[in-house]
Amino acid sequence: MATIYQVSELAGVSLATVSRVMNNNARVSEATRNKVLAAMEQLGYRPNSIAQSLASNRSNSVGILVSELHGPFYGEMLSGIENECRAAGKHVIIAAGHSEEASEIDGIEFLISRSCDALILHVEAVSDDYLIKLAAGNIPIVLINRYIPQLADNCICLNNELGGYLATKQLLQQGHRQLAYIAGPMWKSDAKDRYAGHLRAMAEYGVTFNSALFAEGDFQDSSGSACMQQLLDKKLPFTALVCANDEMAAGAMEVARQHGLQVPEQLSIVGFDNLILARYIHPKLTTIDYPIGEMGRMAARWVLKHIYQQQALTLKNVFEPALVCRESACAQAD
Amino acid sequence: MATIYQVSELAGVSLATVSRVMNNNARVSEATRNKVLAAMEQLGYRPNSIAQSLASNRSNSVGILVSELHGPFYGEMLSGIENECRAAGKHVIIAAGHSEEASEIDGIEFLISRSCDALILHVEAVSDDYLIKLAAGNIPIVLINRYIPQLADNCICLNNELGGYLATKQLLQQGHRQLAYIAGPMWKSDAKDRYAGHLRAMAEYGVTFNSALFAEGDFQDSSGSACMQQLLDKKLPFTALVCANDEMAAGAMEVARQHGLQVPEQLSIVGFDNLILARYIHPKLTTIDYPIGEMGRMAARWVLKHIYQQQALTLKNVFEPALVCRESACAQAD
DNA sequence: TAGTATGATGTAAGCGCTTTCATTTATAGC
DNA sequence: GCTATAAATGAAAGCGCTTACATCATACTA
Repeated sequence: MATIYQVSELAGVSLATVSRVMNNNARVSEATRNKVLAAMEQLGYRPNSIAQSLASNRSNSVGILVSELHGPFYGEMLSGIENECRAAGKHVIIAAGHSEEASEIDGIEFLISRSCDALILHVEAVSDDYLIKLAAGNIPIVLINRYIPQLADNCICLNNELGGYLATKQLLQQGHRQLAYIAGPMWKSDAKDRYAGHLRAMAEYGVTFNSALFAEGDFQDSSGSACMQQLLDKKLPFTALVCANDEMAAGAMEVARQHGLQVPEQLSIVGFDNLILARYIHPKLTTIDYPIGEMGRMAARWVLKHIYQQQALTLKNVFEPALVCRESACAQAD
Repeated sequence: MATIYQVSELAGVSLATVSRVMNNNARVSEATRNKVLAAMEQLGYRPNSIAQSLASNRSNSVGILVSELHGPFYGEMLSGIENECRAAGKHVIIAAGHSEEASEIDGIEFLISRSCDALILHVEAVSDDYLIKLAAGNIPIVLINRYIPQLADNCICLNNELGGYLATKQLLQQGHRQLAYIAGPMWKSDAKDRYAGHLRAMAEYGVTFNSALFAEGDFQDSSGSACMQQLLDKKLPFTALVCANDEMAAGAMEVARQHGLQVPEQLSIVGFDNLILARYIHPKLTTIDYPIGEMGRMAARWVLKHIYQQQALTLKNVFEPALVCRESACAQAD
């Protein structure tokens, strides 16, 4: 592999000049620049990014921590981030945190030890305090799907409350008055916010919330099934069900089917997230779109702007969810 | 951030000694080692991986190229790779190739420019020649889901032919004799191999293949729908359908349903890949399991063994698919 | 025409490590 | 006790870049 030294020799200039044309920041005359470029071309020169990093104290890499690498949600997010970073010539180092505190901290330290210039984090288990302390260190962080007031500017969030509201409102508008709700784990802020939105819509339509029609799952499809079963066992009537995410909705739908309930004729269901699976299950799931790919892209832009001086970019911290009407919810018959 | 120099000073030893304890390869006396360790602890020393890389000419990072970051398939694969690498303290740099030649080459060059110690590639568009040339260079590569005879040792593959065979055999055993086939794009070797397996099973059972019941899709669900429509339009009877992947199976099933066909009673369907969606669609899809996570893990092990001297690991190049019986295929009635 | 900006280029000192080679110190053999 | 050998440690030269600073040549200014 050719080094900058050989390029400088072939071009008949100094190392510094070669470096300058590489970073085309300093003023180099057109003639010199062309000589250097030609020499690079001829030698098939490729800058050594490691050496660049060491000398410039900048690794041009951004660390990403997600809960899992598999699963539709994170894939979409990673995809958004990678796209944006790659286009800017930055690379992306990825670690998984498995929604578990020790593992998340471990992942973050791993990324730090790889000298990332910034971290994009989708963490769930780690405490606010930890993150505040982390942010106070010398490596900038941006948080996806987590809101911490002290770090507001570093948070890219979805308005989950609005999502919960929209999902519920849709059913209410369709005439449903007996709604059941399957929540996510209530220690997670998104689960809590979605639920809050649900309550707001209910209140707005003047329908009283029946706590017997509430069940708390864990965002997995199996818990959707389990919760649905619980709900059904109570023998209380309800014509619509809002689930705090699509996977639980899928699980719930399965159980509904087993009980001979027609969806949506006898039971309308709405999910949340708009995962790919929402289009595959039958009937196709009406849900709330979570623009996670967009949000990943935005997190990357945040980094490009704040760390890599791409001033031109405009940022946005909170995203709005939108209702996606498909087939799993319909107007209440009577 | 503390540097090795400060550690050496505090411990009262030379740089070289500190470096030795870090890499615990050279012989350092117990007493000295402890002094150094204590100094590191006290200073909160963290090695600078960039400097290590530059000096040792090893980046401790492995580059991964997948077609897409989103989608269930690649997520599983990345997950397997990341797990294995992270446990070994190596990091993972990811790029997407979008199944497009220029983009794949671009991605590979990007990874090379980041001085990865090895590349794990899931490429589709790039030519065998290109890969052979690449492998001849000084950065080792391992190929997932692609077999090139000259590079046999670097290929981690699924026995796609066997998968196609198993899928078809299952239907044949269930008594079906009129089978339709929706293939993947036939320029892709996996699509071709799966189809070959299909033919072998057919031949083995002495049923003649009817080319009118063959359609070629592109592995997307929409093409599954389109192919199914084509097949149906021919008005030829068939009681079973094998699809070269799950997504096309899902698309086909949708169309079958629209035509009032009961699955599996009137039409048995089997897919291939065993994506998560196979469990979400209804009826749950009988399919062929593609152990892509395991294969990713194996690719990582290949790298650990060959590049990072972890001799103890045992490797495996070709994986066997397995039939997963669910609900979308059943015995032929008459 | 000397005096001074200004732009273009070169010099050289690091960045924080690894690693070769030399040196020192301990251990053993006689 | 003295040499031969091995083990532990140190000195110093890079790895391939970036960048502050120095230098040199022009182009202006007055």
